[in-house]
Amino acid sequence: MSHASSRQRGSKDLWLDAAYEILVSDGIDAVKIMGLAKRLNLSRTGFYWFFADLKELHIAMIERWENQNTGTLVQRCNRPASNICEALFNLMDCWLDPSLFDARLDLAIRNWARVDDELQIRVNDADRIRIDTVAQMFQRHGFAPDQAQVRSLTVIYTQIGYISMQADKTRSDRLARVPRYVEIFSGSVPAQRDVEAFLARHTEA
Amino acid sequence: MSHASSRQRGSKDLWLDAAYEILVSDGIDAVKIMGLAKRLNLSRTGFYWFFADLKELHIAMIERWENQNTGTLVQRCNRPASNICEALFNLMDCWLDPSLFDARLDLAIRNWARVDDELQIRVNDADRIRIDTVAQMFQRHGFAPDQAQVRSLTVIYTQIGYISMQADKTRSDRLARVPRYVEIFSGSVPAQRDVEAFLARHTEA
DNA sequence: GCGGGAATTGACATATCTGTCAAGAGATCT
DNA sequence: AGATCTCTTGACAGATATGTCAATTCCCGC
Repeated sequence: MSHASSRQRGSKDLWLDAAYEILVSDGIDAVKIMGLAKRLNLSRTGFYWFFADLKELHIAMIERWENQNTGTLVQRCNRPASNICEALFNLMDCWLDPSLFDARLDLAIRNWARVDDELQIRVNDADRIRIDTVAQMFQRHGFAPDQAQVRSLTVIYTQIGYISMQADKTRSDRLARVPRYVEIFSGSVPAQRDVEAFLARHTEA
Repeated sequence: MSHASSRQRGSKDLWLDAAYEILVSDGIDAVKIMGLAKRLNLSRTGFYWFFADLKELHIAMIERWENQNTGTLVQRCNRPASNICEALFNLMDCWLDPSLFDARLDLAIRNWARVDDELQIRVNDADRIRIDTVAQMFQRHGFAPDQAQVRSLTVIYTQIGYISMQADKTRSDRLARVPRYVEIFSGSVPAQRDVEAFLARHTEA
């Protein structure tokens, strides 16, 4: 167990955290032991005390992502909701709360997967799960299977597209737009009550 | 002018084409002079006859992208159409015809831009143009400005999301789904006539 | 205070990639 | 045939990266 005694300066998590920061901001090709060491003010070779090699660091990073983003998304979709718009608002929480869904990490992992076949398989699995989960949500609210499928794709693709374009409006702009998205995704105007509930839970300072 | 005499084996375009292939399949970090030379069966240093350095190759690649994808998309949006669904079908042609819009290149450029600030600015400019163009298209067909804006975002984000997820259904699956997307984007069921026109122009062998 | 395990380090070996340069090969014109 | 322009090449230098290893430091229990 790492009881982080004052003596030790490095640790597995320290290297891992630094690796994540670089992955998210500069992509996997920028995750280099040399750079991490410089950033942590540690000697480069100390890395090998905690990891066998770069590959082992990569594996640790992938596992951390897997045990995070998709899980939360599925959870959100399975929350009880009395209509499709309310259900969509529940899902949209992920767009606004980084603790629910780390969008930048998701994007970085996707970009990485494009050049790593093994990882691509895992990403595809995650995508299948996400798409099916959202489609089932539409079906529970009365959409026919093929309708539910395309609407699910629209929701998921829009999210990925949004992340990857990062038009970076202010948080309030983004928030204000969510009800419009819900209207497009569901094909019906959300009830005032549901809109208010959504806005309320994202306005608490 | 390069009149490609039989003697010369290399050429600017030869290196550039190879660079594109690598960019699209493995990302910008894989575009290395050494690798290109090996692939072309040329000596690595011959590269420097055509380009001053790697940076110059990068600039040439970016210019080629700029003079291509966004232009076509804008053109498609400005085609005459008698209703929003028909207009959307015109735009959707880009999704199915690689000669109109090179989706994989677009994605590769976007990933590259994440680690190249100068390029990111140019990508942002292109995105702004695309979003505005699509929004104006919605407005021409009677949508209020804010409605048009969110619907445009949905269309653009969905496209980017689709590209970047590459769920890689068969072409016919993709084709069959387009009318559903149009229904979601427009909020109304497309006329049978418009659906048929769209399917017809993508079915000629 | 001292022995031993945990963590850190610098020196070394090796690989990959960029860029420079002078020499060389080939077609073409005179 | 010889000059010349175009393209190609191998040798060299230098930067950056990974990974190994033996030596060292530092704390903790004894």
